[in-house]
Amino acid sequence: MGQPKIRNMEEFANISGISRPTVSKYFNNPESVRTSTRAKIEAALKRYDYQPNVFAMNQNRRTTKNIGVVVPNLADPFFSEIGRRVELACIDAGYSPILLSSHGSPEMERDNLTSLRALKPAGVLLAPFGRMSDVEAVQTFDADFPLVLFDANMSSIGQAFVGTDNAQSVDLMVEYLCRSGEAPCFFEMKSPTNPNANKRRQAYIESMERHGHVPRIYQADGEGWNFEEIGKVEGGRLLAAKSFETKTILCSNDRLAIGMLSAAYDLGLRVGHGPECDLRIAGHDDHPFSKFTCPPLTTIAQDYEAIANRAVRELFSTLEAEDRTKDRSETTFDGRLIMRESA
Amino acid sequence: MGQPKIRNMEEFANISGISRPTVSKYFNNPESVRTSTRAKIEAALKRYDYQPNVFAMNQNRRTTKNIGVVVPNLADPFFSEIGRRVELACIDAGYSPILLSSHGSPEMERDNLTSLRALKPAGVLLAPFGRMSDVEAVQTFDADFPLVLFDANMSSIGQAFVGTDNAQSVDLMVEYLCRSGEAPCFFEMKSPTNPNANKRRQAYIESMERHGHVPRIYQADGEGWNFEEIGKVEGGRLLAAKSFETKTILCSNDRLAIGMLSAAYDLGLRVGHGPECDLRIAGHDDHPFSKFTCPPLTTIAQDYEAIANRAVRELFSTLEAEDRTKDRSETTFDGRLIMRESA
DNA sequence: AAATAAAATTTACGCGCGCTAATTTGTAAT
DNA sequence: ATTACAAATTAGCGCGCGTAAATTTTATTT
Repeated sequence: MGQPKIRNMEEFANISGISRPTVSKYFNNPESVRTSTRAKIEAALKRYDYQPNVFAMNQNRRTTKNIGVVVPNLADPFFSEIGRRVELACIDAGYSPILLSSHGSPEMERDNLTSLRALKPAGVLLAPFGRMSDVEAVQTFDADFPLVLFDANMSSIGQAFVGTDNAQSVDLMVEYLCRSGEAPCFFEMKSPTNPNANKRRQAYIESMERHGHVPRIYQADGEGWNFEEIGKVEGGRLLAAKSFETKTILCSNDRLAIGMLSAAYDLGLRVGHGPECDLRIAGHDDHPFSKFTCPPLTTIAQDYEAIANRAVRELFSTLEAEDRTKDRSETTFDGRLIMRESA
Repeated sequence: MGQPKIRNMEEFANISGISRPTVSKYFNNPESVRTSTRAKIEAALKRYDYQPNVFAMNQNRRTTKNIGVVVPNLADPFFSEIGRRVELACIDAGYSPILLSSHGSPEMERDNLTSLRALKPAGVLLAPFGRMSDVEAVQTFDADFPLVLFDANMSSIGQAFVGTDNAQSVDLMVEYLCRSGEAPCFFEMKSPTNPNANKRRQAYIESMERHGHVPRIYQADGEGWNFEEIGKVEGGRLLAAKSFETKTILCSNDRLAIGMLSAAYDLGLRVGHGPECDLRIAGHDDHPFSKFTCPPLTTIAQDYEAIANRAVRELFSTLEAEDRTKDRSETTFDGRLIMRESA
């Protein structure tokens, strides 16, 4: 690290003995210059700590290396986990991811997309609210930038969708529960903020009918993202009133299940799959904390890693495709059954 | 939204009937132009959707409106929660926050600071790793940009520090536990990644001695950020071996406590403050899920909102201060005792 | 060795806006 | 109406780099 501060690319080009345009080429792709000149530049980089000004870089560039990543709510461990993996996958690919949380609000999702426009992103990975999203805004954005959806689908929007096959995963859980005991009833929110909830309800109904059982659905009142609270309050109310017609409850997601486990504990109900237990509770998502609930939660694991990597790959493949005529693709990964003690 | 796309500020200035420099002034501070011209500009904004190019804006500006926010790990709900609040506070103040997670790695913290340099941030809010941080890098950054630390302190670094008074909060918990039963022993990680852990241990020792008790400390092996896992495995091992000399255990943070609760459940130990219980377990931080553990976790609530707001205010006050001679300030907020069932 | 291709250099322009200084216009007070 | 002052305008440079075309150098092949 030399003393004389390098102020711009021109100065750096001078002290490294290379012309500025070539240095510019180097920074955009080190492979694109001769190895000998590359060595000179990198030798100079060791002695002087210079890095190009991003604002000046991105100003004239047709396409930046920025990748926008928008998730509905980073306070939800599911999204912070999958957001993290997407972020790392982008960095590995040499891009600059910008992770934005919509803080549970579709309006902020719209604002986030607007902010991203200013950054001229090369592409955007969006986990949308779905029907709650400002559909028109997302469509407009889709028209202007390469867009890949993950987690939640929106019909005909984006170059690709990557998520979990709810039909498969819910069927897997229903089948397990039926084989290991009583057929489950289904617990969910009345007005879910996420389109996967609807798919899971539908999958539950179909799976139950296929197995020759009558589907039973219980819906909790409550707005917002405090799923655990809603699960605890509403689930607790139903449990206390003995409203559930079965002793096996499949929750639409782990966060609801965590709340319900807490309610069951308060009521002195023993949750588990043993003969001495009063109740079986299962979830969906393999939430990071589901391993540490009491009892540990039987659930479906979504393949975070696969979803994140595939979403990123789908985006990059559309970036590389010259022709924008690439067909829209939908990829879903299977969920895995995680058998723990709760069901 | 007009059809003819506005390409730059000059075009927009023409169609709005105002000169470009004045339009520029408007975008930098709408209050700084006459109300009549402001009305003209805003009328034009309604008809044509123009927004200035951020890259061109920030290029020549002495100081941008960017605020960097760096937290050690967004996958930890504590940081995602406090990060969220900091983010919103910045937006309210008219700034553009950029929330970066170091994903548990001090190296990435350093990289994040390096990346932020390129964004010429007006200031940065950093929740550092502490001693694990690249201290030299943080110091250098501090010399170049207004910096405020939160959550974890580093001596003489940053314009201000804002956090929780661990001495007060731990003493509060120790006193509660002593008054309501047996004096607690202390459970923590052997090599904590966060400097608050050390302060809490010290506070525990002092508090116990002040109350006339012998401090007993148990340290769990294990690296990384899987605190629940470590709490479960190591805590479970100690519980099974009956190594704890008391039946009241104060955990260094909620995530360890959550793991230990899970271990206690597995071992069939009844956790709680009733006479029929085998064990009392308490935590620290009021982790978002501590309300839903079984039993719900007695803990210390940090004042997220106050810490976030104060940190942002401290930063903005140094931004406004012309003279950089402002003294370094340290602000700590008291923790609140949250009495739930676990202790 | 000459011929050919590939890479680097030179030259030159442009991106969109910040910022300044000098000038003119508009507004409010005397 | 005159004065005083704030605000807007005009004009123009500069930021740091991307990019293109034309030219020269270097490496590879015949």
